[in-house]
Amino acid sequence: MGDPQGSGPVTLAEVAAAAGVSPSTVSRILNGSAVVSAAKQQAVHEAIARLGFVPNPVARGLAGGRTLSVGVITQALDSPFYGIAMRGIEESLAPTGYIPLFVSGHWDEREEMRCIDTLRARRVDGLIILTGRLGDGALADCARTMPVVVTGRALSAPGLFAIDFDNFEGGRLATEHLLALGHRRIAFISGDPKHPDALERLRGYRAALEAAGVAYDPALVVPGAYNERSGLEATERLIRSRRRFTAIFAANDQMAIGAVLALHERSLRVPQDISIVGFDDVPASAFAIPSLSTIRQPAYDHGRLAAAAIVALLRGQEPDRVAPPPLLVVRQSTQPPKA
Amino acid sequence: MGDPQGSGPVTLAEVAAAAGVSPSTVSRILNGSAVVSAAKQQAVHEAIARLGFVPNPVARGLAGGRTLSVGVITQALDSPFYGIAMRGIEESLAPTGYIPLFVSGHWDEREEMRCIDTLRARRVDGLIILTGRLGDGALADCARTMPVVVTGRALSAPGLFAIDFDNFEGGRLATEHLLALGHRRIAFISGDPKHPDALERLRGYRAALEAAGVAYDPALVVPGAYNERSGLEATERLIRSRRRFTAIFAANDQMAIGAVLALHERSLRVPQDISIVGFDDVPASAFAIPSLSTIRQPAYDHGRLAAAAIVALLRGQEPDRVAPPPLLVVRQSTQPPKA
DNA sequence: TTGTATGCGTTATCAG
DNA sequence: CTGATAACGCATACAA
Repeated sequence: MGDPQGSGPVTLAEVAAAAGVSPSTVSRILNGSAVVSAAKQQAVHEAIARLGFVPNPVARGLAGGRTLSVGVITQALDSPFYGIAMRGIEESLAPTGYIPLFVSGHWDEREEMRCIDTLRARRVDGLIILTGRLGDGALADCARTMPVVVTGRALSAPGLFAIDFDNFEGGRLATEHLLALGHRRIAFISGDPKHPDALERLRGYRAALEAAGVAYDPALVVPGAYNERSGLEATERLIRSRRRFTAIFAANDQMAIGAVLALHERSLRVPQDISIVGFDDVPASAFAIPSLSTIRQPAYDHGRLAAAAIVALLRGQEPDRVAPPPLLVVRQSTQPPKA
Repeated sequence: MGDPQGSGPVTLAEVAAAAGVSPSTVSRILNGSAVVSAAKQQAVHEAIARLGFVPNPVARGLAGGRTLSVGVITQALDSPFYGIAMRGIEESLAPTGYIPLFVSGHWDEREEMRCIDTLRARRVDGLIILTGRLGDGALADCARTMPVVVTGRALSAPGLFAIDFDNFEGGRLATEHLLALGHRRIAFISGDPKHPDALERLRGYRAALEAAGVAYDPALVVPGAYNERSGLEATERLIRSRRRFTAIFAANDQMAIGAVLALHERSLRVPQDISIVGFDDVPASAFAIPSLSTIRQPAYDHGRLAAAAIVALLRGQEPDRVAPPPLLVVRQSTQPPKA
């Protein structure tokens, strides 16, 4: 732990001196950038261990042009969903020697741009963007500078790798579940309508309705902002509109939780009076009362995959092209409508 | 946005050349490290703007020994509580030019030590440790290398600044609230008993009981792990023990939520049959059913204060010594016990 | 007030 | 296979 002496960090040059070799040789051993005689390897490794040498990433960054860091743009540092993805990224990156730099874009295109500038200035070697707001063009542009991995959209460009999640299918599954239970008047609390995610889920919702021969009623679709309060308010608007509905599909779990509360305050019970399906399957959803039926989006896996992909790109390899499918999780917040 | 040309990053030397001054002059202007004539200032600023120059933090770090980054050790990247603190840190750090490096210690002393080593290797200028597991000695040790700010404990050492939260008082307030409602048999779901936080809250619990003349019953105290599942399991243990209790004080909101679910599964209603108080006041607690009475711990402010403190230390100033007090938030999960 | 020279710790390019 | 030597981009004594 730390250096035994308080004499400050040991340098590569000191290791070289102690091992009786040149700095270049130490560097070569560290990076495996050339073959070195076994004897010197031995000597150098001993010196490293003895002196407790740790390479200075800052100097490495300057000299080698690589900082061994990857920027991660998340949308919120305090989101239950992105938080899990961040955990996946950190854990998956750790053994590779890369370190993540987390910054948050707050679902805002301009802020996201600023984040990229900040990270680029910090000379990150690559970029992971979790469900970004940036246009495909800007992303492709960015990918010309450094490898980029984006989640939540399908996209292909040089140096760019997309880990898509089938939001359309997720939206379809959720709605289909409610339809199968017998619901016909199904409200949809959407995310920010400017976001591809939200639009895809809406598309899935409409596709399922259409497939079931249920007419689409725009009055049953209300926007939200992906947090509890907006779900609550959206539901209140829905109720005040006097439009009849027997089920709600919320574009994420947090809004679904808000919806449950709004109904509760009007003495409407879930699922006896109104059924609710969420989206994401954040941990809290399993502990809600009633536990929330939802579409599982494996955030942790997304994180792991994104990290693996950026490392692959950084190493000049081709990332695995895998996409975890959306999965319907049926819990207690859904049941057939009252007769 | 980015550089106009694809010609790669502009260097300070290029700015100097363009402005017709020496590199040192540009550096001086950038850092305000000396007085420069107005004319040259003008010229340099123009050149900077025209060329879109952005200083390279990596080179700066090497040359100046400062990386303008501060390491932040959080316990989990996906915690609703720490997430908010992280947000406070990021937002408060942004205008100062410092960037946070978030890593997670997973409530483990050895991992925390590794985090510190990683961050030290990255040459962060300072360190913020959110509710760390490390002993006071190790912290003081660490603070001899660089400025350190810790939250959640009282501690004083050179280069070390502690932002304490009165967990004792919080625990006392929560218990007192239940006592005031008439509860006498109050269970306590503790956090990891090895952690100071948990111990302090327990102490507060016991102090309140004592003050009210209620005997302390160790059988009513069960450990948890600060997540929903552990709260659920702890409550099940409590129920299986056949020990009578009319209220539960959980050492954090997530465990409280788990407790509510455990009771629900046994058809015990909150608050009619059992009252529950949590701790932290995470956003979800206001949207739970029933909404959770809890002790508010202003995580966002903690983050802001920690960031402000580390910046102050970094500037050689004395941080403000302020501690947001614990606050009882009464919602719907508590009421007098049944007769 | 300003410029020159040097160094930060490593990698990369050369010779040998 | 190995060792000098030159960058990397900036900050900072030092000199002027």
